[in-house]
Amino acid sequence: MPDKTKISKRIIERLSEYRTTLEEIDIHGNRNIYSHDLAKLCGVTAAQVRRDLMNIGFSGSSARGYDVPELLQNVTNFLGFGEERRMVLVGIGHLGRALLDFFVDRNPKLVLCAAFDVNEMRVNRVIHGVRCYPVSVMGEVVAEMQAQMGIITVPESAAQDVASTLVESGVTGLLNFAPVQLRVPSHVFVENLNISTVLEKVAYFAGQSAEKER
Amino acid sequence: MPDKTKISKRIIERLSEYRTTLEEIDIHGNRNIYSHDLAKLCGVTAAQVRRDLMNIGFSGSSARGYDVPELLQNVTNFLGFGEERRMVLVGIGHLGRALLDFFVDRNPKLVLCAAFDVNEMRVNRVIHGVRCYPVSVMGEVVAEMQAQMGIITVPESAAQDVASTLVESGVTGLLNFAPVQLRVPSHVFVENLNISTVLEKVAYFAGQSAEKER
DNA sequence: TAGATTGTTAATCGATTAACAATC
DNA sequence: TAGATTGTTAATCGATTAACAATC
Repeated sequence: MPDKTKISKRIIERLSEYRTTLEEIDIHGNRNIYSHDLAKLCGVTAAQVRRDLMNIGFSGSSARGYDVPELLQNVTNFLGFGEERRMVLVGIGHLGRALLDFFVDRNPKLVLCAAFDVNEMRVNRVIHGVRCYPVSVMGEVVAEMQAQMGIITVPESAAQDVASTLVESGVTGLLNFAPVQLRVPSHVFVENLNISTVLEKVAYFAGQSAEKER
Repeated sequence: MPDKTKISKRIIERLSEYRTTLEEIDIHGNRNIYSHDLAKLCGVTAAQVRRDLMNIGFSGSSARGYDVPELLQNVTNFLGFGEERRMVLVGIGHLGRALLDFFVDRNPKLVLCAAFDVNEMRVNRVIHGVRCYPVSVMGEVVAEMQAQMGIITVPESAAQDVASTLVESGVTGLLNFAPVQLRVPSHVFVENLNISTVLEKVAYFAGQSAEKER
């Protein structure tokens, strides 16, 4: 395990971008890539690419840059997509449904294996290939499927209960779309994605730009 | 304009969280709040709250902390929600529709005033109160409505064209869900939200936690 | 060789945290 | 007063960038 340099969230984000980009490059048949080319495609600097790859222990050559298939393999393994990862989605509203749709044909090692909702109308069927269950059976289904991650798209009021049940059933990573600060044990990783916050940020900086224009 | 301290993306994100939280607190009728209470509700430290509020030039009292309605007013103004901000959405797929739904009853000063799609089946109607147009008229509609922000939920291949048209029509802020690095003039603010990247990040750290558990 | 790129260290930058006098 | 909180500065921490010898 490469524990010398701390692997931050930011580095993982970039590695994920590299991976997606490298997949495309690989499909196009390009065998090699230079740090500055990969950097440009991912919106980062060449120095960052070199340092990140150094951090995961991958080396290139000063003559041909980095070997694309080899690097892709390395990054994929580093991110843990050598083996399948299972996740579940809770809350089959509009956003939940959009995410179910989104997963069709994405990273084949990230498997959305079940979805849950309180509303009886939305469950006991298959949406975009994913079986939907009532939340009442969530705990047992998650444990049985050994899902490691949960995506929470339920209303604010239900989010904490959902999170607690998921964690009890063995989930160690949560992607939370509800605007609440979830209380979870320290070993559980939580990423909050509050669309309102993101939009307000864009609104602020859009306003700043518009002001400067004048 | 408070230009002494640079206002970073991170500060704006926190201010947005404070604002949402303060709205709720205000509705509940609480008149005052201490930095550590607001901090806990927003998942940050008390020192950060104090420093952020100092940055926007707001003062509290050491006896009663911060005045809730006054602070709410100040943060709202600082973020530019004193006046209405108009935005448009391009790409009425599942994700686009989820966002259209999302906007019902959110921040009333962030107005989603139009949506666009190439698919004729999806346009010339009203979804969740938002009128949907064909992309062919996007430029003129955006300019006419003086929209400042654009949300891009079209496929990767179409994103750059959409972005260029929006920018030409006066948009200065973009929220981009497509996994491409958009090329825009430097005065335009772009926030990329790649759901795959976010999920792969959660997957990585979920895996790390699971490993530690053993 | 000449020129470009990598690997890696040192310097810079910015953000967070600690600390504490001033205030109520 | 005694105790808690604010406003603000200094210290710490971490991430990015600059720089350059080693390599091809």
